Amino acid sequence: MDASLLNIQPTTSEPIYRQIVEQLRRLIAGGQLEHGELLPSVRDVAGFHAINPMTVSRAYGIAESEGLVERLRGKGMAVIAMRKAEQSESHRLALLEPQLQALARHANELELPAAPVLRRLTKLLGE
Amino acid sequence: MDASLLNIQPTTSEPIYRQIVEQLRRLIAGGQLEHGELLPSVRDVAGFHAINPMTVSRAYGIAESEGLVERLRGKGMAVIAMRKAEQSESHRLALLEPQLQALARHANELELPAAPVLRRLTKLLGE
DNA sequence: CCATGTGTATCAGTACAGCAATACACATGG
DNA sequence: CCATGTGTATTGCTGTACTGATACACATGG
Repeated sequence: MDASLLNIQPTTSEPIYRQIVEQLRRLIAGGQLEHGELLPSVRDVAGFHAINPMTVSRAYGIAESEGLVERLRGKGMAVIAMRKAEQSESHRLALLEPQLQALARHANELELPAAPVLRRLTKLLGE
Repeated sequence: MDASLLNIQPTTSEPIYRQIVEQLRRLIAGGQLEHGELLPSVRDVAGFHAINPMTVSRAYGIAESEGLVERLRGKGMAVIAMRKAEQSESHRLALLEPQLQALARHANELELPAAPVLRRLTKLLGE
């Protein structure tokens, strides 16, 4: 995996380390990071995105505590194989549930009908 | 408007005052708060949700600076009429754009096909 | 063995949300 | 006029979160 694959937005209020963890969770659940694959080193990621290595290390530590990756001393962080149940489509969809609910609530507050929202999302998903 | 209409989640990392501002923005854009309508007093909101009046005042101040409401001294905060362009469906949809883009990106990272995402959102929007 | 690569423990600085208490300015209504 | 209702400025304090600089432990490979 390359450090450039991580999408970091320093401007957001969302803390950097959490952005990394959540992105790793999705990339692993989606199978884009496979069993045994090494994550880019904390210094690589930090250098590429101009952030502090400790911030990346913090993210990696959380990912390890969640059982997403394991620490190979002297080599780096390796992706752990997921159980099949956690790769199912329904399980991956469940990871989006909070966002979907927030979106629905906001659309409701905006008095927006479902059609245009779905139309816009369809287009974005198709890219 | 009643203080109970505001949906506050103290657990989230999203600061309370910003939750209030964003909710007001949507409720006004959606027409659920009409021109001239008075917002609940800071003490009402603070009492109902067990938060500090100054936190609510801060949110109201930002809403005023954004031109959403105006201050009627001695009476409270009144909703300002929106320009028609800002009530259009496309304008309201634009307020959801960041969320929609984030959702599409996450679905992509999860390698989720469009269909189940749209199906789930359709159900949530229908409630 | 040692240079180089991992990750990380430690400590400190910065920022800010939130709370609390107080005092104030203004308008309304009895 | 004054009690009561608005919102707000001010000040201080506390807790917490995020980030960063430094130094360290460990494994690998020449």
